[in-house]
Amino acid sequence: MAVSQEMMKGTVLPIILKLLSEKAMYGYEMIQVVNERTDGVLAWKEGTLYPWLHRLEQEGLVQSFWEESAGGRRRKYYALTHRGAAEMTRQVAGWHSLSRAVSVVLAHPLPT
Amino acid sequence: MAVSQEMMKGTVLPIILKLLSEKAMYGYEMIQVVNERTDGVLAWKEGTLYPWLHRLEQEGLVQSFWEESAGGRRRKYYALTHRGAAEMTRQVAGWHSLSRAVSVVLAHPLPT
DNA sequence: GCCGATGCATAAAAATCCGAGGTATGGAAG
DNA sequence: CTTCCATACCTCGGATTTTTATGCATCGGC
Repeated sequence: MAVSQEMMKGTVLPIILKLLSEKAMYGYEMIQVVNERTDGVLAWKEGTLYPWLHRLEQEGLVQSFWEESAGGRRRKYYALTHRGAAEMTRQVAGWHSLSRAVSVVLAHPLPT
Repeated sequence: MAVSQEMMKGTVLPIILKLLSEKAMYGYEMIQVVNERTDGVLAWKEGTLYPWLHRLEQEGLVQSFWEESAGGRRRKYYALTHRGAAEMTRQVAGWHSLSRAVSVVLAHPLPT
């Protein structure tokens, strides 16, 4: 199995890791960024993202810390750990592999 | 939501429809074809494919018919219906949309 | 003072996948 | 002729995921 089931099921994991590799972010922010960058094609729900973040933290791929925003709201930032960075590389490579594979199948010419 | 949840979760549906748009195929054959075309990146299990085919037939997107192979084995062929062909177009477009969106996010340059 | 946006979180319900198992035939190997 | 592998179909149950819905709290604008 070149591509894990995780990879198959969603694009969530590689994207979370990629975003956090750019800079530390908080959950709400990630949802907005994804929405903006993909013009709404990917519209994450909170109920999807937060459980992922908690799991990733438990697995040691990300670390969290609280911070106070200018307005006074509490924000829980997440940052990649060393292991998380390594996993990010694997996941992104996995996505490209899957993407290529699917594209090949879908682009296959019709007979005659 | 530009992309259905179905689309997010897997690449199975667009691929099934695309394959059947090329020609009528039977389940076992589809598994082999996908495996070959993707060099094993996508390795479908029977437990995944057959339930999908049954569901698609129930929904009227595909039609099945039995045929005897030269060797004498029974094969259940599946073919796209008119509605299935329309859905195929939508699904393939959806995949491209998702693929592009994810690629944009994953390719985003790091800050300075 | 109230409402919408921000911001975190979880619980219940629905959906999905995979592993494992079951049936049956034909052909090759022994 | 018997055994085993590849072909070919199918389904069940557990494990995992996602969504829907909801709850709580704060801030800023009207």
